Amino acid sequence: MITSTVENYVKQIYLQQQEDPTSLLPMGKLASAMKVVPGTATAMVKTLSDSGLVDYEPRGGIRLTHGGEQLALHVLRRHRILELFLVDVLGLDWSEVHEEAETLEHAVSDKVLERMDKLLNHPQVDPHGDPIPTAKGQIRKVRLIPLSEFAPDTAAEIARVADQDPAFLQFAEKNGLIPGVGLSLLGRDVHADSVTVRLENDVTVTLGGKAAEKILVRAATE
Amino acid sequence: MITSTVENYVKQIYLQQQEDPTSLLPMGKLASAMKVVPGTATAMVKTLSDSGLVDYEPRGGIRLTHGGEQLALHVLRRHRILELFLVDVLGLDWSEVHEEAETLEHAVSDKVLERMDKLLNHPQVDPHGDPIPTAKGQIRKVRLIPLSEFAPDTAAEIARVADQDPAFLQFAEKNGLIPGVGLSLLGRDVHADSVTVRLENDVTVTLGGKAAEKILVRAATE
DNA sequence: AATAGAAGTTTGAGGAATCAAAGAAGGGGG
DNA sequence: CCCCCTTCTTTGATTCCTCAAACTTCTATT
Ligand SMILES: [Mn+2]
Ligand SMILES: [Mn+2]
Ligand SMILES: [Mn+2]
Ligand SMILES: [Mn+2]
Repeated sequence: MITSTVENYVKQIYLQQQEDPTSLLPMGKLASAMKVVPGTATAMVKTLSDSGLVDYEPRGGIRLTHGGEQLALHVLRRHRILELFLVDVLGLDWSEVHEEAETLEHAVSDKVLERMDKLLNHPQVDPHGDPIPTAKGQIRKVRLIPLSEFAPDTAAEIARVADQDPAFLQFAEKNGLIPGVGLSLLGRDVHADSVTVRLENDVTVTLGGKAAEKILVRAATE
Repeated sequence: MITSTVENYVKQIYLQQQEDPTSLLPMGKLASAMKVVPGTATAMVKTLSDSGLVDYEPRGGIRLTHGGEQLALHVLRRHRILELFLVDVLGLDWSEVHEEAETLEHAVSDKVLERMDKLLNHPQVDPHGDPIPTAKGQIRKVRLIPLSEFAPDTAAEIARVADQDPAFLQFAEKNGLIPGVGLSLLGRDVHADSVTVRLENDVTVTLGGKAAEKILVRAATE
């Protein structure tokens, strides 16, 4: 049986793998992402391997099989549709839906999920701008540029806010840093580790490098 | 921690207790309702007793404490609001929502639940006519009369369909036996174990005693 | 009263997920 | 080239929920 623990591990392996798609994911990375001790991760990975969801090289690392990746994308689809549903239909704040979706993603049936998808008009992205995999396990991988690496004097639009921490999301919202908002980069100060942008409503915001990395933009499409 | 297993047991104890509120609920009844062997029920009831959710008399039976009853009502509220939400907002059929709600009732937070409640305009009953407990644990106990005991030649209205079996619910729907529908009793045949009713759309339906027991009516309020 | 049967309890065991702590591997720095 | 430190694996235990099967208690019926 696919327990919700298995779903959580597989989803996390997928997300961690995205960070560095070329090499095997080390045990330690997985263990800390899952907030378990390394021994627990080793034990769990063995059962995932027995179920054919990951390829496991002892002392080398792990990688999702095709089946594992399909499962991960399915869980991710549930998670992201739920987040959007909670925001758009039930009116929750975008800063609090991640936690809710973390539980609900294991409880909604496909039938319910597809009803939500329909009601939301088959959305492409969740409230944070993360792409929603299709029911068939397709995911659109768009190349986005972190604000920290963005070229000055170019019109751009916020596409994604890559952090689920409610406190950061509340900060972002308060400062108008939400997907769909247009902006242009005013300047960058390497020594100060900062970037300054002007939003479409003419408000100016300065962010440190850490924060600027989490705001992903795309060249404005006008 | 209150696991979903505990929630399911407590809810089931509450429902079984309603069938015969005067006496203690015997272990065997609980075990078969939960579809576990008697030993499992005994073990679980001990932990419920340790948590202060039930009073347990070995070899006598069990009864919910006040705390246990509050928990049961809370779970029941989640279950029934979810059922209504699934029917009214997502458009699922009333015959299939019980199963869905059985899982979701353990996954939705109070915050999400109260948003659903608001969106549904603080409903009093679920799609099957079962009363929805309030957030404070109040439940309206209405005296309803099973069709099998109803007096002839009186106008009445279907208030509840007391069965969750999808097949029965589909049958009921097909025959117009759903909450809110008016009817009058045409006749009863004790030897045939049957009752015949005329619905408000002038269709006539004959039910055996078993089925007639599940259709609960109230005197028409005109 | 004696006892057969039903109902309930106990015991022993197993699967899932976890942790603590001990042990093994192996890749640099000396 | 070796040993040391980090990373990983193994082992032994625990909690939760479950079953099978043996055992106990109580009731009812002769
Ligand atoms: Mn999320
Ligand atoms: Mn989750
Ligand atoms: Mn139900
Ligand atoms: Mn349930």
